[in-house]
Amino acid sequence: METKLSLSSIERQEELCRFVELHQRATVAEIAEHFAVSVATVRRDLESLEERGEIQRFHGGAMAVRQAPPELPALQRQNEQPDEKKRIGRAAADLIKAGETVFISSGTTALEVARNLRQRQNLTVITNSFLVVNTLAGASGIEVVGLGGVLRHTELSMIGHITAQALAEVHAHKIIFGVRALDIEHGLTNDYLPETMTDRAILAMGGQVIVVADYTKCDRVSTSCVAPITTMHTLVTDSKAPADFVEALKAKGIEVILV
Amino acid sequence: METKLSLSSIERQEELCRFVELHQRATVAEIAEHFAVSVATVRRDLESLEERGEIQRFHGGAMAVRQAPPELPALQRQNEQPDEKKRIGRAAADLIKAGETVFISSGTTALEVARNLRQRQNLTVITNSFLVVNTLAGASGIEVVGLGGVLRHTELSMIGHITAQALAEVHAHKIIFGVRALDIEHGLTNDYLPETMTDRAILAMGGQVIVVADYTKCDRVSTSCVAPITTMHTLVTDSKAPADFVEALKAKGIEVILV
DNA sequence: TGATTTTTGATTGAATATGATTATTTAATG
DNA sequence: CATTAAATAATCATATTCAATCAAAAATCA
Repeated sequence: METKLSLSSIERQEELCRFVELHQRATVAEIAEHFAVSVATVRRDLESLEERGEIQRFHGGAMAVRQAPPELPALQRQNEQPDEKKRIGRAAADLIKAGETVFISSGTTALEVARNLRQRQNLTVITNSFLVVNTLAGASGIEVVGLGGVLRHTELSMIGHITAQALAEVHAHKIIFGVRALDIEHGLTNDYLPETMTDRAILAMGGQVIVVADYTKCDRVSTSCVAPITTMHTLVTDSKAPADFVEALKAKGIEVILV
Repeated sequence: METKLSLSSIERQEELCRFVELHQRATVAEIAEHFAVSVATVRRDLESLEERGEIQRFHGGAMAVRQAPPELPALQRQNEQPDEKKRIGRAAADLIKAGETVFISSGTTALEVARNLRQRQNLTVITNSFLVVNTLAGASGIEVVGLGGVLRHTELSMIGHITAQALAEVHAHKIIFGVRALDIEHGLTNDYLPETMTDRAILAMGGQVIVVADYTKCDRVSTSCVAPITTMHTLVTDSKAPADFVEALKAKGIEVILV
């Protein structure tokens, strides 16, 4: 989380705005050090940001003009393997046809699928992830059904018995499911125990189970067992996934899409 | 995934657009190397892509355009009577004590109440408004229970039978309820018929009903009747509310808080 | 094939971004 | 209120990057 190399001025100004909002206030020197630029550049950036009303300058630095959106772990993870996630998201979205109902679970890779559905028409999306709702809010061609439940603050997902109950009311043709780890023997695993029952209820909904997971999740095991590996009908992953792992899945009749 | 041989200019521009979207940002040099063309060609491509609004250029390269989410009507209304709404929001939030469970409905005034609860501890907030969830996401002292349902895109609220069903599972000490209009004779009215059943289910949940509404909503009638005026136990409004209207409410035993 | 248009790559003056330098302004302290 | 230290704005120098121009190559068409 240190100095990022060679951002364009536009990018730097956006980051700078977020930096100030996150810290509420920051001195010119702090900003200059963080972005590894001169104080002159920082002042120029602050000037234009103030003109646009994005920040409030004071002698020696700047302060936020609005409250910082909290830096959620789920959004931080968005920056891990971003290319793989984007490719996986696009490929998984291509599996979804007009007129279908699709469930999208929480997790950053599943969120990437939702991003790729925004422009689509005649779709129903069911989700327990508020980030997915956020992404699809305003997507007029998509009917969005949110599941209720207790908000898990770190992931912005809904879990608990209210969620499970709401799941009984709906059905999806396809289930886009993000997991923390995938293993032939231990199946699909996640890292948060209270979510397990909700995850199982999702998978019990019926429909084609499409798991989205980048290569870092393949051949790994996490803490909480959600379902056996054969619950999954299709896996969308990237080409860095271990070849023998992919072969083992195919041997079990699971479709694997490499992107 | 390296240099592709002899793409036509149209093909290359499409690929280039995808390349930038995938990486979010790319320098001219990177693009030139990837497509094995000169930087001059890359710049020409970037120029036409920017004209079509497909990408965002900056000095040295280009980045993906992040489409700003369309300004939702609910967020536009945020700017109407902002001072009154803020005062009402603060006053209504003061009615809520630690340890309580409070329901917050959709609507911009109710959202303002949620804003004032962010720093509080030991509270449970139930809501069918996605904006409220957004506001309270990351508020670690608050347990947030979201109701599921079909997303109403314009208001970002959850409505429908899933919502009503989830409501049966919960109870709140206090209900912060935003309405479109208030009238002695016609009671609480809203402007969107499909939401009526959900609104009634919310009010049927029990607990103290606290209506938040600025002066522009008092002594007015909207299209869809939600409940009689006496359903409301407390009204938080501002001092511009018609005096005779306030008196009439008090005569009916309704507590009125003017801010 | 030959003529014409399109596309590409190189060259060069213009524009932009950044950092250093130096007055000027601001805020803090006695 | 005066002094002083620090921060700012203005100016300049420099290094990239960009856009305009032009010639060569490629594609298109008669």
